Amino acid sequence: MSAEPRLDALFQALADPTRRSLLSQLARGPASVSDLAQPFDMALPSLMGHLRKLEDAGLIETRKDGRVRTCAIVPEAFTPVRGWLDEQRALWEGRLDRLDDYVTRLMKERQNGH
Amino acid sequence: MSAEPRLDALFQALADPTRRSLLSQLARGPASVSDLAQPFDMALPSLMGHLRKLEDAGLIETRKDGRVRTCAIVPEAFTPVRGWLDEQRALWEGRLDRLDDYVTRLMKERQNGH
DNA sequence: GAGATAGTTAGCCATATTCCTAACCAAAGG
DNA sequence: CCTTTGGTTAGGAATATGGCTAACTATCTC
Repeated sequence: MSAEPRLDALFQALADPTRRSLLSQLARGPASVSDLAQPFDMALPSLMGHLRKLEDAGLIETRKDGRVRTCAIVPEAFTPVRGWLDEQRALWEGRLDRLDDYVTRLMKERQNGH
Repeated sequence: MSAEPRLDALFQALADPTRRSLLSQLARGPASVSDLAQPFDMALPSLMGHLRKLEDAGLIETRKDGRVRTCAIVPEAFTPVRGWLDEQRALWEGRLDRLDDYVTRLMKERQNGH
């Protein structure tokens, strides 16, 4: 199964400042929808929409207790994002390593050529 | 200056599979627009649009030589993305550390209470 | 200079996204 | 049982996004 759809959802969830703020709040600990809404000048259904998008991406999970819905971050859900970034870093660093190897060999050949 | 607009642009640039594929190609080394376009079944202006978005976000830079535009990745441009992820990890790990401290103190108090 | 190649610009279309208000539902408190 | 509180659903508006085609421009090759 390709990771692409998951990465789509993850990066798309992170592509909005409101959702990143929500995640930062939840990184400090679980919170109710009302608690999360307080710092924002936004209608509740709009904020609920953002939470829904984070949940659909798997970055948070929510639980209803009575009339209160509590949200919590899912730390391991960030792993594919970090993984993709690490892959890119490995790719360009590998390119630098190959260049370094090449230059090192070239220098030795020049020394041996004398 | 807030990092938010930069993070918006960065995450939005990464939120599309075509653009992530382009970045993976460029992580292997610079490439011309034509080279980059080959793996995609997409009209050239559409692909150019994606490259423009990556450039606007600062993730790539491009240079025109004659009729060929060459693109190259900008590795350091990913730093704010990693930084934000590290911040979130520090937040929830800090919460775990505080919990751990709390539990450790609670255990000691119980021992001393006897 | 004509033809080919690489890329650019403009305009359009369909879909997605973000936000709103209004109305409603479920659960708690008095 | 009524009121309050916390959240949910529905529908709409404005904007953004991702793709297309057509036409064009700039550069290279012969």
